[in-house]
Amino acid sequence: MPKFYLTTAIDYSNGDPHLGHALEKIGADCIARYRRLRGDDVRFLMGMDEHSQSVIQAAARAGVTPQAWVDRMAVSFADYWRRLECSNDDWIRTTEPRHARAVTALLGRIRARHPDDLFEAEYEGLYCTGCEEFKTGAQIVNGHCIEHPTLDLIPTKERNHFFRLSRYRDAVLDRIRSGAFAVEPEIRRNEVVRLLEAGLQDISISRQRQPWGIPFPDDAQQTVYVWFDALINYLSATGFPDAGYERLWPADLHVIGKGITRFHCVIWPAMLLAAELAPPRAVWAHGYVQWSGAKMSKTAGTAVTLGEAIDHYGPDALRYYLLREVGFANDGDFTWERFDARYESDLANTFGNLVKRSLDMIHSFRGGIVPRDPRTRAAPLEDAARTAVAAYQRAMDGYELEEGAAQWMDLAARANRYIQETVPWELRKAGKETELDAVLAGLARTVARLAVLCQPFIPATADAVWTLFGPPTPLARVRLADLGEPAVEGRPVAKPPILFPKPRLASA
RNA sequence: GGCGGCGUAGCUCAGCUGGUUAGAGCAGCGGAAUCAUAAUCCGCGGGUCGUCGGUUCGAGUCCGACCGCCGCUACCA
Repeated sequence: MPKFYLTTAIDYSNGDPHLGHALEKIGADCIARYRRLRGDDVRFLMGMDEHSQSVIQAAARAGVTPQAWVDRMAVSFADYWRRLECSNDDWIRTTEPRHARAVTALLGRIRARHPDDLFEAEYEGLYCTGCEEFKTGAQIVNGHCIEHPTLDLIPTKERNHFFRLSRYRDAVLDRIRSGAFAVEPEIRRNEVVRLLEAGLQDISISRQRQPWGIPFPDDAQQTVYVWFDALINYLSATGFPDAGYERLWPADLHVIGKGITRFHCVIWPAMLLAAELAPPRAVWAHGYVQWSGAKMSKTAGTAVTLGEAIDHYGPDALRYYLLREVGFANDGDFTWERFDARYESDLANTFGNLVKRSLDMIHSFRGGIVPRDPRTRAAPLEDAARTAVAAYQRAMDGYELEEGAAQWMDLAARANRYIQETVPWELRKAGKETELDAVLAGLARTVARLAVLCQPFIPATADAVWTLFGPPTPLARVRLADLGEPAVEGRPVAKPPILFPKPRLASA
């Protein structure tokens, strides 16, 4: 059973999560669930980035200590992710001892293997406390960082520890070009390649007068720069430096936002190479959720809160909408109109209705027992299912979640067409019982398969549908390989509920 | 400033190395059906393929310029 270690970016602890955060976690969770369905031994990590200047400020505003503040934020974030059905196996916070230990160990290892990769030098520049970065050029507009126009840039000059990033340009570039390190989608890879081709400067990796951070080894005056610290979380969670971390490392996939590719695709692999550790195998940089075409960021304020979006139709519907409509590669729009449209046409009318009408017919025509299918006739639905599952797998293997969701939905639509073509109620009237058995059994198999295919996207609904069949195997233990012959024939099936009710009709 | 991407039916988008009447989904209109959440199924899309030129027997599909968005990047007063 191949292992699959995937991670999401860890979030800053300075405000409530919004739809953009949610897209990333849901997408990563979808991938994690899909890999489990494939039979991989999945390890899925999420967590919080808690060492930053903004934490001190936010804590001060709230009148609490930084630790109390990050504790509160961690609970808030984790609660949202639970509501959104994230199936992470671990939850790391950069204030945990296991993380500090790993950061210290990694720096020690770099110093041991490549002593001159770490050196001291003077740095001078304008520092943005929002980004935790020094800013230059077009990143500064009207004297403020373009990402954080409400914050003042701090002129800073200090002696810091540096990492000889420039030395690793060729090594990182080679790995990206050869595919050993996959940066996706392609547009992000091209950007990173061009960045590398342009050359790299060495980077400062420590800060003075920044007590809220991990002490820099052998230098009590300094703490580890928050970005350098944060990236290491992926390694900390493997148990590094204790023996056994190699069971998880290297990460198979880092899921991140497109805004932090430089850190994950350039600096992070270079850090690992300097320590003679394997770089990650892949990074997927998703796009942003926009609000009617405009940027929606935590600093700029959001047009819709995550809580509102979840409460509108429930977690499953939001997951589906974000992954299908907004998408996991490019930027996409969140609008209530599109959300409503997807909910009704896809979830309610196509999938929900298919489940209901199929199983209701099994109740009306066969007393709630899925008939045995003699398989004496051609079965167009079986062919459609085989094709759809193959296309679904191709898409999901490439992290094309929109396409995977589309394949699932297309199969449901095909099954609806099948019902119109075969007209089961006419078969009933005409007394063509054998044919009716074949149709109803085929529909039951298809519904069962659809429940499995949508599990990465809408896990709660998938489980509810799967459970209707009173199956011997819980959905969590079902594998894609079992889809050829779902064990539903001859089994009693429960009365199907209305899966995605329309509030519009209930209130009318 | 450099590099790159996008601009195709009301909406979201497919259209690979140029070649029959430019496609899908949603919405809308008409019809069928009644197992089902008035759900489903069938039929209906004449859109200057951002603009203007060019290459070609032939261009959303290649080249150039321009317009409008957007991304990455640059020690630009």
